[in-house]
Amino acid sequence: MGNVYRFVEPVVLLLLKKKGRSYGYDLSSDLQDFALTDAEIERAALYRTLRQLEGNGNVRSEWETDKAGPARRVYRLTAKGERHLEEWATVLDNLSKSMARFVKDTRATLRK
Amino acid sequence: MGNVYRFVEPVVLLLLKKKGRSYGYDLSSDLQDFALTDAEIERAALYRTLRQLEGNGNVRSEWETDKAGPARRVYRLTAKGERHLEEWATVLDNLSKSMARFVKDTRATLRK
DNA sequence: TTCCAATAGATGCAGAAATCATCTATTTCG
DNA sequence: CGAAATAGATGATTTCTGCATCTATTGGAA
Repeated sequence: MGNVYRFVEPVVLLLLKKKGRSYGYDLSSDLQDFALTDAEIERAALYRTLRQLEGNGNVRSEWETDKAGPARRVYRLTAKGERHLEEWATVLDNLSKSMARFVKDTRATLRK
Repeated sequence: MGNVYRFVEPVVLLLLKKKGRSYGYDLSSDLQDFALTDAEIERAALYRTLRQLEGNGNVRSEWETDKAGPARRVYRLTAKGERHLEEWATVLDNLSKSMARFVKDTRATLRK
């Protein structure tokens, strides 16, 4: 089960919406709490997802150098990214319902 | 979005449980009706999934040559396959619920 | 002051998986 | 006869994943 299956993208979008602005290393701590599966999300996958989201215009980033420690690439959602999150909500709502139906059907079938 | 994401495996397992016995070409017609997403499931993916399920001992197959038309590789569930379907039901039940929570959270967050 | 751990971002690469086209063969039907 | 439907399958290219590894900055322990 890969990263698509782990739904890294929508979780990152939601976290950014909640936090307003954040950066990879910070996101990686909260990621697991909001994840849709308990499979671990690697940091490598997170960084790649963030750059990919930026490539699609769903987030924007800038370097933050005024804080202590190594420089941080700070991201925030764009308007497009917010719409993208809404779309994800629709997709996942449908998927959730269709899975629930599948489970019900499966259990009924197995009981017979 | 690949075949894992399309959840081809559990759908095939359920169909075989419902039908008792079936073969690739026959399954491919019903597959779309039971699929968890409306992304098309290719026949190539179906055949590969079936052989893979057989490799894992979840289904067994034999050639059926007495019917009209080209020979058919007819599959049925093994006991292991039935347990595997139960496991899938558990996984998808959890996933469905965690998606529902995610959607609720997302919509509440977006509304603010 | 030296060195380790934590923070922060990222890439390289082998192997796995997905996509898309293509192939073979059998049978039915106009 | 030849086209279409049935049936199963593979080859090749691209993409994705998993794991290891790399660079750099800073705080704090020894």
